Amino acid sequence: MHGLKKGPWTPEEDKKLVDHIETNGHGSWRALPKLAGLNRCGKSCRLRWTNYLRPDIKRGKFSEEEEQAIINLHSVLGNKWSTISSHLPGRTDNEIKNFWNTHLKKKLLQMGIDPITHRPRTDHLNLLANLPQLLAAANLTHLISNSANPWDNAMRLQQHLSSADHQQHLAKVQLMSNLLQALNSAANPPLNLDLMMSSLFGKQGSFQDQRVLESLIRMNNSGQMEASDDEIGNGGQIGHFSAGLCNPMQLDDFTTLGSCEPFLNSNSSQFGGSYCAPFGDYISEIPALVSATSPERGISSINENTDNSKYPSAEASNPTSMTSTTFEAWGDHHQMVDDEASESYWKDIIE
DNA sequence: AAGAACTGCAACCGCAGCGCG
DNA sequence: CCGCGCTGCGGTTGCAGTTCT
Repeated sequence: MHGLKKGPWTPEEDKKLVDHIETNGHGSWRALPKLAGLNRCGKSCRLRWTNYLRPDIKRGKFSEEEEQAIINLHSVLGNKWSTISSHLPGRTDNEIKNFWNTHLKKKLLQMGIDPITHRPRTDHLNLLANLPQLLAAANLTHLISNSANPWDNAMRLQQHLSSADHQQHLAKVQLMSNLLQALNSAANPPLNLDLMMSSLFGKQGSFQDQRVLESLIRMNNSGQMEASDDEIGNGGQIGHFSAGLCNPMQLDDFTTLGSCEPFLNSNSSQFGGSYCAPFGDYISEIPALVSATSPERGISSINENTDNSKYPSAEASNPTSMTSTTFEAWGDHHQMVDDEASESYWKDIIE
Protein backbone atom coordinates (compact mmCIF):
# COMPACT_ATOMS: atom_id res chain seq x y z
CA MET A 1 0.00 0.00 0.00
CA HIS A 2 1.17 3.50 -0.82
CA GLY A 3 1.54 6.39 1.62
CA LEU A 4 2.23 4.37 4.73
CA LYS A 5 4.32 6.21 7.24
CA LYS A 6 7.81 4.99 8.03
CA GLY A 7 10.50 6.02 10.46
CA PRO A 8 10.34 7.04 14.08
CA TRP A 9 7.06 6.77 15.94
CA THR A 10 5.43 9.82 17.46
CA PRO A 11 3.94 9.79 20.98
CA GLU A 12 0.48 10.10 19.41
CA GLU A 13 1.01 6.99 17.31
CA ASP A 14 2.35 5.15 20.34
CA LYS A 15 -0.74 6.08 22.32
CA LYS A 16 -3.08 4.93 19.58
CA LEU A 17 -1.29 1.62 19.34
CA VAL A 18 -1.17 1.02 23.08
CA ASP A 19 -4.79 2.02 23.57
CA HIS A 20 -5.94 -0.26 20.80
CA ILE A 21 -3.97 -3.28 21.98
CA GLU A 22 -4.95 -2.78 25.60
CA THR A 23 -8.62 -2.77 24.74
CA ASN A 24 -8.73 -5.21 21.83
CA GLY A 25 -5.51 -7.15 21.83
CA HIS A 26 -3.37 -7.09 18.72
CA GLY A 27 -5.31 -9.73 16.82
CA SER A 28 -4.20 -9.72 13.21
CA TRP A 29 -1.27 -7.38 12.87
CA ARG A 30 -2.17 -6.69 9.30
CA ALA A 31 -5.63 -5.52 10.24
CA LEU A 32 -4.52 -3.63 13.32
CA PRO A 33 -3.33 -0.32 11.81
CA LYS A 34 -6.66 0.32 10.17
CA LEU A 35 -8.60 -0.55 13.31
CA ALA A 36 -6.32 1.56 15.47
CA GLY A 37 -6.35 4.49 13.08
CA LEU A 38 -2.68 4.30 12.28
CA ASN A 39 -1.09 5.02 8.93
CA ARG A 40 1.51 2.29 9.40
CA CYS A 41 1.95 -1.22 8.13
CA GLY A 42 1.12 -4.08 10.48
CA LYS A 43 4.68 -5.14 10.59
CA SER A 44 5.80 -1.76 11.83
CA CYS A 45 3.10 -1.86 14.53
CA ARG A 46 4.14 -5.30 15.67
CA LEU A 47 7.78 -4.24 15.87
CA ARG A 48 6.96 -1.09 17.78
CA TRP A 49 4.86 -3.04 20.24
CA THR A 50 7.21 -5.96 20.80
CA ASN A 51 10.40 -3.93 20.97
CA TYR A 52 9.26 -0.82 22.74
CA LEU A 53 5.68 -0.45 23.96
CA ARG A 54 5.02 -3.81 25.56
CA PRO A 55 4.40 -3.20 29.27
CA ASP A 56 6.69 -5.98 30.49
CA ILE A 57 9.76 -4.59 28.79
CA LYS A 58 12.70 -4.01 31.07
CA ARG A 59 14.68 -0.98 30.06
CA GLY A 60 18.06 0.29 31.11
CA LYS A 61 21.49 -1.20 31.38
CA PHE A 62 22.13 -4.89 31.26
CA SER A 63 23.32 -6.31 34.55
CA GLU A 64 26.48 -8.41 34.90
CA GLU A 65 24.29 -11.47 35.32
CA GLU A 66 22.39 -10.74 32.14
CA GLU A 67 25.64 -10.11 30.32
CA GLN A 68 27.08 -13.47 31.34
CA ALA A 69 23.85 -15.22 30.50
CA ILE A 70 23.88 -13.70 27.03
CA ILE A 71 27.47 -14.75 26.46
CA ASN A 72 26.77 -18.27 27.65
CA LEU A 73 23.58 -18.58 25.66
CA HIS A 74 25.19 -17.15 22.55
CA SER A 75 28.02 -19.62 22.77
CA VAL A 76 25.47 -22.42 22.68
CA LEU A 77 22.76 -20.97 20.47
CA GLY A 78 24.59 -18.57 18.19
CA ASN A 79 22.61 -15.63 16.84
CA LYS A 80 19.27 -17.03 17.94
CA TRP A 81 18.27 -13.75 19.47
CA SER A 82 14.68 -14.61 20.07
CA THR A 83 15.61 -17.83 21.87
CA ILE A 84 18.18 -15.98 23.91
CA SER A 85 15.69 -13.27 24.77
CA SER A 86 13.20 -15.87 25.97
CA HIS A 87 15.66 -16.65 28.76
CA LEU A 88 16.03 -13.03 29.77
CA PRO A 89 12.72 -11.76 31.10
CA GLY A 90 11.82 -8.31 29.87
CA ARG A 91 14.54 -8.12 27.27
CA THR A 92 13.72 -8.14 23.58
CA ASP A 93 15.62 -9.95 20.90
CA ASN A 94 16.36 -6.63 19.23
CA GLU A 95 17.78 -5.17 22.40
CA ILE A 96 19.95 -8.21 23.02
CA LYS A 97 21.12 -8.23 19.43
CA ASN A 98 22.06 -4.56 19.65
CA PHE A 99 23.78 -5.07 22.97
CA TRP A 100 25.74 -7.97 21.56
CA ASN A 101 26.81 -6.08 18.47
CA THR A 102 27.74 -2.88 20.25
CA HIS A 103 29.17 -4.11 23.53
CA LEU A 104 29.70 -7.80 24.05
CA LYS A 105 31.31 -8.51 20.72
CA LYS A 106 33.90 -5.84 21.32
CA LYS A 107 34.42 -6.98 24.86
CA LEU A 108 35.13 -10.54 23.79
CA LEU A 109 37.44 -9.38 21.03
CA GLN A 110 39.37 -7.31 23.51
CA MET A 111 39.70 -10.38 25.66
CA GLY A 112 41.12 -12.21 22.67
CA ILE A 113 38.03 -14.35 22.24
CA ASP A 114 36.43 -14.88 18.88
CA PRO A 115 32.80 -13.82 19.37
CA ILE A 116 31.64 -16.32 16.77
CA THR A 117 33.39 -19.44 17.94
CA HIS A 118 33.87 -18.34 21.55
CA ARG A 119 37.39 -19.63 21.35
CA PRO A 120 40.58 -17.69 21.75
CA ARG A 121 41.34 -15.97 18.49
CA THR A 122 43.82 -17.59 16.16
CA ASP A 123 43.38 -15.15 13.32
CA HIS A 124 46.38 -13.14 14.36
CA LEU A 125 49.60 -14.97 14.86
CA ASN A 126 51.26 -12.62 17.26
CA LEU A 127 49.84 -14.62 20.09
CA LEU A 128 52.54 -13.72 22.50
CA ALA A 129 51.59 -10.09 22.28
CA ASN A 130 48.12 -11.09 23.34
CA LEU A 131 49.21 -13.53 25.98
CA PRO A 132 47.92 -11.53 28.91
CA GLN A 133 44.52 -11.14 27.33
CA LEU A 134 44.41 -14.76 26.28
CA LEU A 135 45.25 -15.94 29.72
CA ALA A 136 42.87 -13.56 31.34
CA ALA A 137 40.25 -14.87 28.95
CA ALA A 138 41.17 -18.43 29.79
CA ASN A 139 40.74 -17.80 33.47
CA LEU A 140 37.58 -15.83 32.96
CA THR A 141 35.98 -18.30 30.63
CA HIS A 142 36.90 -21.14 32.90
CA LEU A 143 34.98 -19.42 35.63
CA ILE A 144 32.04 -18.64 33.43
CA SER A 145 31.61 -22.05 31.98
CA ASN A 146 32.32 -24.27 34.91
CA SER A 147 29.29 -23.07 36.73
CA ALA A 148 26.21 -25.23 36.70
CA ASN A 149 24.15 -22.10 36.78
CA PRO A 150 25.19 -19.08 34.77
CA TRP A 151 23.65 -16.80 37.32
CA ASP A 152 26.39 -17.85 39.70
CA ASN A 153 29.02 -16.63 37.33
CA ALA A 154 29.01 -13.01 38.28
CA MET A 155 29.69 -13.90 41.88
CA ARG A 156 32.44 -16.30 40.96
CA LEU A 157 33.94 -13.77 38.61
CA GLN A 158 33.99 -11.14 41.26
CA GLN A 159 35.67 -13.43 43.73
CA HIS A 160 38.17 -14.48 41.15
CA LEU A 161 39.13 -11.02 40.08
CA SER A 162 39.98 -10.15 43.61
CA SER A 163 42.23 -13.14 43.97
CA ALA A 164 45.71 -11.91 44.70
CA ASP A 165 47.10 -15.18 43.47
CA HIS A 166 45.47 -14.77 40.11
CA GLN A 167 46.68 -11.23 39.78
CA GLN A 168 50.18 -12.35 40.55
CA HIS A 169 50.07 -14.83 37.71
CA LEU A 170 48.72 -12.22 35.35
CA ALA A 171 51.43 -9.87 36.43
CA LYS A 172 53.99 -12.52 35.57
CA VAL A 173 52.42 -13.01 32.22
CA GLN A 174 52.44 -9.32 31.59
CA LEU A 175 56.10 -9.25 32.49
CA MET A 176 56.77 -12.13 30.14
CA SER A 177 54.97 -10.35 27.40
CA ASN A 178 56.91 -7.18 27.95
CA LEU A 179 60.09 -9.14 28.11
CA LEU A 180 59.35 -10.79 24.82
CA GLN A 181 58.76 -7.45 23.22
CA ALA A 182 62.18 -6.49 24.41
CA LEU A 183 63.60 -9.74 23.08
CA ASN A 184 62.24 -8.88 19.74
CA SER A 185 63.83 -5.49 19.61
CA ALA A 186 66.49 -4.60 17.10
CA ALA A 187 69.41 -5.14 19.47
CA ASN A 188 68.40 -8.70 20.24
CA PRO A 189 71.50 -9.92 22.07
CA PRO A 190 71.89 -13.43 23.49
CA LEU A 191 70.13 -13.57 26.84
CA ASN A 192 71.15 -14.58 30.28
CA LEU A 193 68.61 -17.06 31.56
CA ASP A 194 69.58 -16.89 35.21
CA LEU A 195 69.39 -13.14 35.28
CA MET A 196 66.01 -13.14 33.62
CA MET A 197 64.65 -15.84 35.87
CA SER A 198 65.62 -13.97 38.97
CA SER A 199 64.23 -10.76 37.58
CA LEU A 200 60.94 -12.34 36.63
CA PHE A 201 60.36 -14.84 39.34
CA GLY A 202 62.84 -14.07 42.07
CA LYS A 203 64.33 -17.00 43.87
CA GLN A 204 60.91 -18.61 43.97
CA GLY A 205 60.76 -19.27 40.27
CA SER A 206 59.57 -22.79 39.65
CA PHE A 207 61.08 -25.33 37.36
CA GLN A 208 58.09 -24.88 35.11
CA ASP A 209 58.62 -21.15 34.96
CA GLN A 210 62.19 -21.75 33.99
CA ARG A 211 61.30 -24.25 31.28
CA VAL A 212 58.90 -21.79 29.74
CA LEU A 213 61.42 -19.06 29.72
CA GLU A 214 64.10 -21.33 28.36
CA SER A 215 61.93 -22.26 25.45
CA LEU A 216 61.14 -18.68 24.67
CA ILE A 217 64.75 -17.64 24.84
CA ARG A 218 65.84 -20.56 22.73
CA MET A 219 63.36 -19.53 20.11
CA ASN A 220 64.54 -16.01 20.20
CA ASN A 221 68.21 -16.81 20.05
CA SER A 222 67.72 -19.21 17.20
CA GLY A 223 65.86 -16.57 15.26
CA GLN A 224 62.58 -18.39 15.05
CA MET A 225 60.64 -15.42 16.21
CA GLU A 226 60.38 -12.80 13.58
CA ALA A 227 58.60 -9.54 13.40
CA SER A 228 56.58 -9.18 10.27
CA ASP A 229 56.48 -5.98 8.30
CA ASP A 230 52.90 -5.54 9.38
CA GLU A 231 53.75 -5.77 13.00
CA ILE A 232 56.67 -3.43 12.70
CA GLY A 233 54.30 -1.08 11.04
CA ASN A 234 51.98 -1.62 13.94
CA GLY A 235 54.32 -0.02 16.35
CA GLY A 236 56.73 -2.85 16.88
CA GLN A 237 54.45 -5.37 18.45
CA ILE A 238 56.05 -8.59 19.31
CA GLY A 239 56.83 -10.67 16.27
CA HIS A 240 54.77 -13.64 15.30
CA PHE A 241 56.20 -17.05 14.79
CA SER A 242 57.03 -18.31 11.40
CA ALA A 243 54.56 -20.69 9.87
CA GLY A 244 57.17 -23.39 10.19
CA LEU A 245 56.41 -23.64 13.86
CA CYS A 246 53.45 -25.76 13.06
CA ASN A 247 55.97 -28.29 11.94
CA PRO A 248 55.99 -31.04 14.56
CA MET A 249 59.76 -31.15 14.85
CA GLN A 250 59.95 -27.53 15.73
CA LEU A 251 56.96 -27.89 17.94
CA ASP A 252 58.95 -30.22 20.12
CA ASP A 253 60.53 -27.19 21.64
CA PHE A 254 57.14 -25.90 22.56
CA THR A 255 55.72 -28.91 24.23
CA THR A 256 57.40 -27.83 27.42
CA LEU A 257 55.15 -24.83 27.35
CA GLY A 258 52.26 -27.12 27.96
CA SER A 259 53.40 -27.56 31.48
CA CYS A 260 53.32 -23.96 32.47
CA GLU A 261 50.19 -24.21 34.53
CA PRO A 262 51.25 -21.51 36.94
CA PHE A 263 50.63 -19.07 34.16
CA LEU A 264 47.19 -20.30 33.47
CA ASN A 265 45.47 -21.39 36.60
CA SER A 266 45.58 -24.22 38.99
CA ASN A 267 43.08 -26.28 37.01
CA SER A 268 44.32 -25.57 33.56
CA SER A 269 45.29 -29.14 32.84
CA GLN A 270 41.65 -30.04 32.55
CA PHE A 271 41.32 -28.16 29.29
CA GLY A 272 41.50 -30.65 26.54
CA GLY A 273 41.05 -28.29 23.63
CA SER A 274 43.08 -28.94 20.55
CA TYR A 275 43.49 -26.36 17.91
CA CYS A 276 46.54 -25.30 16.09
CA ALA A 277 48.49 -22.52 17.53
CA PRO A 278 52.12 -21.75 17.22
CA PHE A 279 52.39 -22.62 20.88
CA GLY A 280 51.09 -26.11 20.53
CA ASP A 281 50.10 -27.48 23.90
CA TYR A 282 50.45 -24.23 25.64
CA ILE A 283 47.69 -22.46 23.88
CA SER A 284 45.65 -25.60 23.63
CA GLU A 285 45.30 -25.39 27.35
CA ILE A 286 43.00 -22.45 26.95
CA PRO A 287 39.37 -23.46 26.80
CA ALA A 288 36.61 -22.27 24.58
CA LEU A 289 34.26 -19.97 26.35
CA VAL A 290 31.47 -22.45 26.26
CA SER A 291 31.08 -24.10 22.95
CA ALA A 292 34.07 -25.20 20.99
CA THR A 293 32.00 -25.45 17.90
CA SER A 294 30.92 -22.52 15.90
CA PRO A 295 27.38 -21.55 16.77
CA GLU A 296 26.18 -22.39 13.31
CA ARG A 297 26.84 -26.02 14.01
CA GLY A 298 26.98 -26.04 17.72
CA ILE A 299 23.63 -27.43 18.66
CA SER A 300 23.74 -30.48 16.50
CA SER A 301 27.09 -31.47 17.85
CA ILE A 302 26.38 -31.08 21.52
CA ASN A 303 26.13 -34.78 22.00
CA GLU A 304 29.06 -35.73 19.92
CA ASN A 305 31.98 -37.19 21.71
CA THR A 306 34.84 -36.71 19.37
CA ASP A 307 38.34 -37.50 20.38
CA ASN A 308 40.44 -34.48 19.74
CA SER A 309 44.01 -35.01 18.85
CA LYS A 310 46.39 -33.62 21.35
CA TYR A 311 48.60 -31.88 18.87
CA PRO A 312 47.97 -29.30 16.24
CA SER A 313 46.96 -30.52 12.85
CA ALA A 314 46.15 -28.92 9.57
CA GLU A 315 42.47 -29.38 10.30
CA ALA A 316 42.82 -28.08 13.77
CA SER A 317 44.41 -24.95 12.50
CA ASN A 318 41.05 -23.94 11.20
CA PRO A 319 38.91 -22.91 14.15
CA THR A 320 35.73 -23.57 12.26
CA SER A 321 36.66 -27.17 11.70
CA MET A 322 36.68 -27.99 15.39
CA THR A 323 34.56 -30.84 16.46
CA SER A 324 34.99 -30.64 20.20
CA THR A 325 32.26 -29.08 22.26
CA THR A 326 32.36 -27.02 25.34
CA PHE A 327 31.59 -29.91 27.47
CA GLU A 328 34.28 -32.01 25.91
CA ALA A 329 36.68 -29.14 26.10
CA TRP A 330 36.44 -29.21 29.84
CA GLY A 331 37.17 -32.74 29.21
CA ASP A 332 39.18 -35.38 30.93
CA HIS A 333 38.51 -36.22 34.49
CA HIS A 334 38.65 -32.96 36.33
CA GLN A 335 35.61 -31.47 37.95
CA MET A 336 33.29 -33.90 36.33
CA VAL A 337 30.45 -33.06 38.64
CA ASP A 338 30.46 -29.41 37.68
CA ASP A 339 30.90 -30.21 34.04
CA GLU A 340 27.99 -32.58 33.93
CA ALA A 341 25.78 -30.14 35.73
CA SER A 342 26.81 -27.44 33.32
CA GLU A 343 26.15 -29.63 30.33
CA SER A 344 22.71 -30.63 31.48
CA TYR A 345 21.88 -27.04 32.28
CA TRP A 346 22.61 -25.90 28.76
CA LYS A 347 21.02 -28.94 27.23
CA ASP A 348 17.88 -28.10 29.12
CA ILE A 349 17.97 -24.61 27.75
CA ILE A 350 18.47 -25.77 24.20
CA GLU A 351 15.68 -28.27 24.48
C1' DA B 1 33.68 26.49 18.70
C1' DA B 2 32.97 23.63 14.84
C1' DG B 3 33.30 19.80 12.10
C1' DA B 4 34.48 14.86 11.86
C1' DA B 5 34.23 10.45 13.62
C1' DC B 6 32.21 7.27 16.48
C1' DT B 7 28.48 4.95 19.11
C1' DG B 8 24.06 3.16 20.33
C1' DC B 9 19.60 2.19 19.31
C1' DA B 10 15.11 2.15 16.94
C1' DA B 11 13.25 0.79 12.89
C1' DC B 12 13.25 -1.35 8.39
C1' DC B 13 14.04 -5.09 4.97
C1' DG B 14 14.08 -9.52 3.17
C1' DC B 15 13.68 -14.20 3.90
C1' DA B 16 12.08 -18.58 6.01
C1' DG B 17 8.69 -21.25 8.25
C1' DC B 18 4.09 -22.32 9.26
C1' DG B 19 -0.82 -22.90 8.71
C1' DC B 20 -4.68 -22.99 5.87
C1' DG B 21 -7.65 -23.50 1.85
C1' DC C 1 0.98 -31.07 -3.22
C1' DC C 2 0.80 -26.24 -4.12
C1' DG C 3 0.12 -21.43 -3.54
C1' DC C 4 -0.92 -17.75 -0.59
C1' DG C 5 -0.96 -14.92 3.48
C1' DC C 6 0.81 -14.09 7.91
C1' DT C 7 4.21 -14.02 11.43
C1' DG C 8 8.70 -14.15 13.34
C1' DC C 9 13.56 -13.81 12.88
C1' DG C 10 18.18 -12.11 11.84
C1' DG C 11 20.77 -8.76 9.37
C1' DT C 12 21.21 -4.09 8.12
C1' DT C 13 20.39 0.83 7.89
C1' DG C 14 19.60 5.53 9.33
C1' DC C 15 19.87 8.90 12.53
C1' DA C 16 20.43 11.29 16.93
C1' DG C 17 23.55 11.88 20.51
C1' DT C 18 28.26 11.87 22.11
C1' DT C 19 33.15 12.16 21.87
C1' DC C 20 37.24 13.43 19.60
C1' DT C 21 40.33 16.46 16.98
